[in-house]
Amino acid sequence: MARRPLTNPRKCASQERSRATVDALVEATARILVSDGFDKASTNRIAQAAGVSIGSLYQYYPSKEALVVAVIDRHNRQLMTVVRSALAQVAAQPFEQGVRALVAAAIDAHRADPKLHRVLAEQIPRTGALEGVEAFNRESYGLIRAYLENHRDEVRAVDLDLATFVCVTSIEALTHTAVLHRSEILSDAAVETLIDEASQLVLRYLR
Amino acid sequence: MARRPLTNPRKCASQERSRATVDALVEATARILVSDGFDKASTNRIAQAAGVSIGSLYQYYPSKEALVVAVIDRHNRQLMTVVRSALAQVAAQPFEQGVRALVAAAIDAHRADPKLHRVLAEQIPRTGALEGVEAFNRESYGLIRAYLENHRDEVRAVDLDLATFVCVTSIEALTHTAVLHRSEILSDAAVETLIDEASQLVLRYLR
DNA sequence: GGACAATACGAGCGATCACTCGTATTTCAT
DNA sequence: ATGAAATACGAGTGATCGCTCGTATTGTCC
Repeated sequence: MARRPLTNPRKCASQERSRATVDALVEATARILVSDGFDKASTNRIAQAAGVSIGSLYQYYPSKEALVVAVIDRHNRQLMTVVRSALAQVAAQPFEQGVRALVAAAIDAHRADPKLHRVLAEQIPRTGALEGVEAFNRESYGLIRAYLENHRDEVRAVDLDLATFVCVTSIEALTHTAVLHRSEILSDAAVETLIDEASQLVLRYLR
Repeated sequence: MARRPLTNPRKCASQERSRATVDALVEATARILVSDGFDKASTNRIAQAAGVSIGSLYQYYPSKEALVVAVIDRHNRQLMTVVRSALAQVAAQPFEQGVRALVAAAIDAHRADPKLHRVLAEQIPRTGALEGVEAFNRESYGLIRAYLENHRDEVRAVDLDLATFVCVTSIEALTHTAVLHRSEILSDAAVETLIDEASQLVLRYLR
């Protein structure tokens, strides 16, 4: 009676060869998701794209969903690295300059792999098993909230939770939408303007 | 060599009986989309939920996609009605009051059927056939831009296209995210605060 | 070089999918 | 009342899906 479609990898690869197989699978999953979308990303096709047999795929991942979770985890880890390093670089800067740098970092993070970002954001079914995403959201949300708290004196009196929600959601949506539906905005010239406007949005709101 | 999955209805229902069938199909499609999601919404299941045979379904809609498009069209028509009437009511009001009313209308529109809104926004594959959605976006975007243009004198010097993009995207994201992931914000008491903050975000940005 | 574990393989199973088509029933103009 | 058009029906088709399992190959240790 065990629930079938677990989302954890099935076994850890101990030899070099199998680690390469696992990497190829995750890599191929990301590639297929980008080129064909979630629905068309069958396990058979993923295995084929990875140059791996369908049997080997199921040795390491118990379900299609588990593979997608692996891709999401990898992607989120990369994003968190960007967020963390941006916050570290910005900690000592004045508020206005810092916010601008954070906005720029958010846009850059989206530009890294926009197509993958799009699929993960738009096409992955929202099953209960995607707790990793929630954890990611909570973590970055917490980091931004802490940043605002450090600059409490430069911010007007507002509920910090609500303000964090407003800022994070707005900036995320602006960068997201710009990258996905307004690629003309992201020419190296125009992107500066977008950063200006998004920074203004947040700064004017906060003080 | 004709392309198969057209998205237009197949024939128009001329008798009362068949009009009821078509209505039942669209209605059932929406219901199944909400309860089971896009992937699990098979045509067989939709037909069953509508109390209609699978054969009759294909008499009126040539594909699953066509049914989904019908649901989207209906939903968008309802939303446009809300947007239009809100803009009409607001035309004569002062800018600050008007913006607040528009923000409130946006939140209300999302609250009407949040689950359907979520499925349409998150789970429907972005095929080229969904031009109706693009048209809807362009239309509401144009209406808001015109509203801002009418209040040109109360807005600081900015590129109006860019400003419209920033405002529409931010408010849409705030209402969308609040409805889908932060339902606690939408208690009748807290929703006033959200409207306040969202209005402030836009107003402070614009002037 | 032999033995045993780790890894890789892929044909094939049962389920489900979108969709067709031949047939039965209802509506309506006459 | 009648016949043709409109409507409704649902078993069945071929394709694809996620996934299993028995077998072949490779790596490791003695």
